[in-house]
Amino acid sequence: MHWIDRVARALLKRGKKHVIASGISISGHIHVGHSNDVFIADGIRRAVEESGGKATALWYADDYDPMRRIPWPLNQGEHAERYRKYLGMPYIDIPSPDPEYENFVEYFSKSFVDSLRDFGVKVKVYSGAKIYRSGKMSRLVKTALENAGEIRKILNRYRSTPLPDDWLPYDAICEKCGKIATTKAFAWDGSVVKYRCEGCDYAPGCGHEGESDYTNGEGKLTWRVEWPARWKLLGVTCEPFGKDHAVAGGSYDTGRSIAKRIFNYDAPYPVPYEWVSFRGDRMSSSRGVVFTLPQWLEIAEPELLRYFIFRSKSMKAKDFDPGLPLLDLYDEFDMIEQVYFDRRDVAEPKRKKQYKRIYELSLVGPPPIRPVQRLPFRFAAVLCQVTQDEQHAIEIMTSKGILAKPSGRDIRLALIRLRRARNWVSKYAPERLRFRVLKEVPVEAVRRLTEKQKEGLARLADDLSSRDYTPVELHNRIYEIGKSIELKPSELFKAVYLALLGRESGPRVGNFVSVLDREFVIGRFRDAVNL
RNA sequence: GGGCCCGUAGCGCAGUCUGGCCAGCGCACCGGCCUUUUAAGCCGGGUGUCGCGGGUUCGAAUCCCGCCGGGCCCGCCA
Repeated sequence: MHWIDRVARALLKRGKKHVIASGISISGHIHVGHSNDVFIADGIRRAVEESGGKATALWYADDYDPMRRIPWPLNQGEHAERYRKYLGMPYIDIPSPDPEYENFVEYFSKSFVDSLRDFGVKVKVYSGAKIYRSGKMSRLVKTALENAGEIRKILNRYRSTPLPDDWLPYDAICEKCGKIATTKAFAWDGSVVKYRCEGCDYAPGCGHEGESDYTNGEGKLTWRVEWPARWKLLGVTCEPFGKDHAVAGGSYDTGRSIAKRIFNYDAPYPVPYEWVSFRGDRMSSSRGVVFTLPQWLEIAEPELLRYFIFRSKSMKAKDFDPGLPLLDLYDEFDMIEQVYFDRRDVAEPKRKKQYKRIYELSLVGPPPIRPVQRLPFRFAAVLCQVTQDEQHAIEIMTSKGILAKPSGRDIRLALIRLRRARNWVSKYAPERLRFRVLKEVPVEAVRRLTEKQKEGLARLADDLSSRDYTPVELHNRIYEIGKSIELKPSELFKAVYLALLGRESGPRVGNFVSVLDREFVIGRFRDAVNL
């Protein structure tokens, strides 16, 4: 059974209706590592619904948290200086570097939130700032303040230095300097919390002493208390979260105790997950080691990211590399798709079931009724470099048997892939996979051809003008010609590449040459010979 | 100091919850396809002390204990 279904089953044992929460701090660009969170939440939502339960998934922007570090790219150049003064302020109150966006939060989160739909993720979006400012959190804040002593005890169980006696689980926003990280609450009365703006290790305080009305969202609960309060507020029954929270004595542990003892609420079913690294490096929005959802869509189908997340267990570390390893991801996805449609067999029935389930979870929409035919991405990466013309590409795909009697949908999917392949080649493909069919004879390169190589090209040109060749036949011709004129096939391969690309290697000759215009190739070979 | 994950074929991994057709997948590799395959060839092939040592069991990659190696997270910010 897939782990998502196991979670769903555990949830359904507890009840029929579920709220699965996800969310993150808006500490910079939201990357595919963060998206793990929402994707898992949404996957569970789907699984619960499929098993007859009711479920909603939500995504909560922690946009009322303070900015602790200036994120990339604002930590570069002139921005860095300009943004320093916002350190310690709630993200929501920080301006956008780009006037196109309303503020910092929108600047960093809009494209992410907007992309979710493309990935088939259906979540209700919440903003922490809005919730606090609407007053919805007031009752819970009050409960927390009333029970500050009890909460302190719970937290102290895991602390080496106990919290001070006058500690309150509240972070006020300084009415004078606007910072939230710098204040220390020391008393409360009615609807206000008294604070002093003392500063913190990354932001200076202004020394102001004031009162913060928590019923208007002039401050927020401190994280370890806010989390359980939020569970209660939104009725959260399940939540995936990064392994940092999952640590013993971490915020989930304390959150569970606080939820139970203070808010009289059972903590949500936890689903801890591992991080996603990027080319072996930890993704980090502050350092700019990011790969975002829109970037993903430039080079790969949304299903592929879902597949990437759901193919292995949540606590399994994943590494994403948009270079060569992306090709394997494509191939694997195409493989399980064929398994899904029983067009490919898998030895173990158990595994086959697993593949089918992973495939379903990877889909953005309902499963297609008819089997899907895919243009292999590796081939798309060659094809897109041979022709820019989509009609021509379709002709090649159909006439060369790459797609057998494709449906309209197959063609549409192939064209989308072709466009993505084009982006991939230009942005992420290693140099050796890139080529350009030269419009003119590459004189320099062709001068290096030996007489034998020229003879080979001449023969090849004659053959091509005499009849049609399939890619395989063409490939075989290289060997046959080589043999008949005592030229090593590899030399003839090189000659072909030199004449067309001006270099010594390229895509498989049979496929490559057969997708090119025949007259063009013949002419090119003859020109090369006669040079 | 605490917590988690990983260790299965050359590489990347699934399988571990619920012990028994679980020794498997992809790529790579090897052999053959006319002593021909550079980047969609075709067919065939598993190349393995399931990290190590104990234990439980009729039976262990799977459960328990210990150890070794690699990685990550938390240490009071979230």
